[in-house]
Amino acid sequence: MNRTRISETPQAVGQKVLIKGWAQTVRDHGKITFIDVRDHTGIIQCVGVNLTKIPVESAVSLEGTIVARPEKLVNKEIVTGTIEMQIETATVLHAAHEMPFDMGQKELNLELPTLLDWRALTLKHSREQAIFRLQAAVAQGFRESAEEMECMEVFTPTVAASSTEGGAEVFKVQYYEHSAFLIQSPQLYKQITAGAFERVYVISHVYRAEPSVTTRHLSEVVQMDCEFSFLEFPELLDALEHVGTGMIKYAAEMQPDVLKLYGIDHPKVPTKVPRLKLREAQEIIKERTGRDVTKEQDLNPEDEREICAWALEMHDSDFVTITHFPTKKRAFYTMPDPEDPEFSLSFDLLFRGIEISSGSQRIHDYDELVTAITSRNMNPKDFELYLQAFKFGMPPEGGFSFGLERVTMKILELDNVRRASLFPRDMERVDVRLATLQDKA
RNA sequence: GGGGCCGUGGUCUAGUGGUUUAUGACACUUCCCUGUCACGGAAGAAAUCGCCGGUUCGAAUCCGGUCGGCCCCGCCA
Repeated sequence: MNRTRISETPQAVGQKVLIKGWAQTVRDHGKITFIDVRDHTGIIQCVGVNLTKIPVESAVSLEGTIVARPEKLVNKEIVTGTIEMQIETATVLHAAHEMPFDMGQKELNLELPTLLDWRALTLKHSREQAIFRLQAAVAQGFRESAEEMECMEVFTPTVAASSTEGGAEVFKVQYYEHSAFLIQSPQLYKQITAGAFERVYVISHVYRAEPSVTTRHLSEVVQMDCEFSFLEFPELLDALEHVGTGMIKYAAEMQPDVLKLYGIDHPKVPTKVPRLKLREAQEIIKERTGRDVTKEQDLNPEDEREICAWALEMHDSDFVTITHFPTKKRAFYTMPDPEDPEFSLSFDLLFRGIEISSGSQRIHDYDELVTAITSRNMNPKDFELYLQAFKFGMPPEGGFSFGLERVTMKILELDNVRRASLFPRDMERVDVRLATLQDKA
């Protein structure tokens, strides 16, 4: 018999079907037993008489007849609540071991280390799964939006011969007889490919060895990048806002049930995302709070929350774009503003109080780029392949990137970015807590 | 890198102005239950209160150290 998806069972009333899935909860009433069976499409209640014991979360295969429930037994909480399966044959494909904690609750009430120590199990919980269904939709939304902007997907390496952008801390790896580094960003490769394919996007893993232990930092993240040739600064901001809002809007529209489960309102996407220069944003913060941040080189997390509150009040927008950060605070390839070189043609996109994207117009002149590299005490020799791109007709170009986990975290208002990563890596954990390992380096 | 806080059965917790049989819930085991849907009822097992040392007649509780964890700032996605 062909397997029927659980989402299809309401259309199969009166029919004998085969379903496969996991026994999410088992309610044993003596002779009669109710099993809520979950597959990747949904949940259905199955009823059996004199069943052998089925441990919770066991993989099961059930044959039986789909029947309509009497009016008073309908469960309005679940999609399949008007029907149920009367079990004729129950087969346990794999009996689950005893749960280390209660998996049957609506929410897993676990501390973060416990949640991650038991990741293979906790990922089976519907509320955890919802996070990653949304995340998949965010990535898909990014692809759709980038392709609307005529970008082509490219696949770039994560091992590089030199540390890509200098300054920040990188992971060093042994590479045959040499040292190599895990990339902090696909930046240099996407610029090279943008010089060839004109418009590109990349979804890449990136690695940061910074000793940051916060609720929004990971050592390995998925970064989603775009890079555009022949775009000037204002068009670049248009592209940023198109992709940034389009991606989040897409995810929200594709996964409304996830937003509902987490009690999250749909994102407010304005027709025009408000744009402020850093100094303008700082003036607004000063007016609103009295805190004088107008001399600061960047917005701190409190400032980001404040300027987002302003955007929501004044523009009914969950998004705000901040531009013109100080040149010396940005990466070497960032183009200084010709009208005021102290500041750069750089930008951040903020969403609900947090930075979800950074980018800039790039320096596309070879000599200027070499000067920028040397002025930061880096060696142009380490950028040989990259610089090659700027010798052969590199047009004005720029781009931006998003952190997938951080976007996911912020859409669902999760309290820690680790919850938005299937297998988070940080200073203390790679799958298991590093402190539990014997081979301390 | 700087600062703040927390470690109690498998899990999540109460108790931290010194005297308890160390609280409760869920999970687990046994029994009862043919309409539950986070099923219900009865009973049971399960914690030397992270570890080491100190103060005291007496420490889960106070002090010191140590290990583990969480949060904030810096930096960033």
